Amino acid sequence: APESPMSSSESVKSLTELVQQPCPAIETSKDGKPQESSEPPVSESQSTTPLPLSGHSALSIQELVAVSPELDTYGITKRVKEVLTDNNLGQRLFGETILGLTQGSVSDLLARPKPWHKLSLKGREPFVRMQLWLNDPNNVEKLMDMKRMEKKAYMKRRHSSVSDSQPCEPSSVGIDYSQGASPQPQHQLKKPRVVLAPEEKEALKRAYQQKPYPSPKTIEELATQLNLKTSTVINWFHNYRSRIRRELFIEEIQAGSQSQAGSSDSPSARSSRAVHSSEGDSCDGVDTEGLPEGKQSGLEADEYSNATTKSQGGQAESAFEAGEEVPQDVRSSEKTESFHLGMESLEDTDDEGRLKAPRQSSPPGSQSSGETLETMPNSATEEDASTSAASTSVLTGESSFKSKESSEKMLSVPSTSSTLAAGSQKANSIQSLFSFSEAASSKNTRDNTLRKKKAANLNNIIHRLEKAASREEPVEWEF
DNA sequence: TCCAAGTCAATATG
DNA sequence: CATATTGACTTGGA
Repeated sequence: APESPMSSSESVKSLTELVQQPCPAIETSKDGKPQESSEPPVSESQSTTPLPLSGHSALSIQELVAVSPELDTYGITKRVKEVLTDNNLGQRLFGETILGLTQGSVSDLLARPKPWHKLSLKGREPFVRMQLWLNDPNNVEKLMDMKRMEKKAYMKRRHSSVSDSQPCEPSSVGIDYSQGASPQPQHQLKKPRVVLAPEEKEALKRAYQQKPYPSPKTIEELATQLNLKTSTVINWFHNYRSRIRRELFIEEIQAGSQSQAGSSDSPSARSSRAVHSSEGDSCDGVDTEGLPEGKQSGLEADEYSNATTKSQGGQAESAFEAGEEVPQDVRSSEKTESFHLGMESLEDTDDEGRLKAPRQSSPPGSQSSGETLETMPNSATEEDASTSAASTSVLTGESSFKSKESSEKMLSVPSTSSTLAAGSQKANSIQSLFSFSEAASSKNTRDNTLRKKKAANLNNIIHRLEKAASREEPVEWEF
């Protein structure tokens, strides 16, 4: 029943020429090598079905997705954002009308599009819809109409309620699917919506650093120590892992594309602000601000980081603290092109002992603080619960209460990021060779945080590899 | 069962 | 108001 009722109607018409990206690009190309993006495959595939489908919509979006060529998700979202802002159209309207998604989902999608090759069939759907919408000459007009209609309805509604009675709920319009459903009256069982306190998040992040894939036992411990439901802890790990992965994708994309070329971009400079650190991180105030176009992709201080783990059978040790070390160990063996590229940033590195000293210089604050330790005493890596856990819990010190005051500014790595030098590299060529891109950001980025993220990602990879160790099937890893 | 990917929807922010 | 964040749920795969 979760259907998105309406969606089908509109998309129907514009099925016409499928997606093809007009957006050539930004590119700049230094070495003029035009090759690239065009999709090679086109060649044969005889049937490939009639993309150009004729009027009728027989093709469902899913079918279109199936035959769609690779799309530049970043470029698409960029253009969609421009069009929407230029015409004062909101994401809610756009999402509900064109994509069949809620505002929050649209926001997320537009701000952090995953690269095409990393999307599942389902995940590509919204992008195909967006491309279709962009290709539709009347796209803006249609949305504007919708907007007007909505407003009208709103006004009407308001009117009646004010001067009349009839507080009738807007209820979902029309759509039939009624489904009995519960009127949902008075059960105030609304479920409050858990909101994790900053300290709790910090604790979970620390736990993640040590073990991205905690065992059920560890999860239980965490839940107990933090006084959270087990399911909350589980969900948190799922969400965190998944969101970290996403951050990495974003950086790949951004680093890869984007170059300056002022060109006509709309004024909106905003979109690129990438992710800022999450809450508490503290220090860092430093910023690499740099040139306007510099494109700072830095999200500073993010705490996403690695963990050296080895889960499974053994044990690993790790426990590094604030500092964070990148597990270099993995290097080794073989690498395919992409793999190599991926690692590159980690290893090249040079700066091994990069400072971890707070990059002060910043203004006020001066949180010098003493330092936080964050070693987690227990964490025996493996099982055994060690009842001792009680002692220093994950929450630094305190017992497991949700008190608020604490607040220590957690370590957090100083950003120290250096702006990426300009350099518009052209990693694309490689990218196009393989379906996946990976290279991108590595380039001259020595950015510390980036490294951390990469490390985190590697750990995920490692985890998967180990897990899959049993079967072999060489190729196919896609990092 | 676990996990990842997509989303939703409540809440935060601006 | 609009947009951003995020815990939880849903799907689909092993």
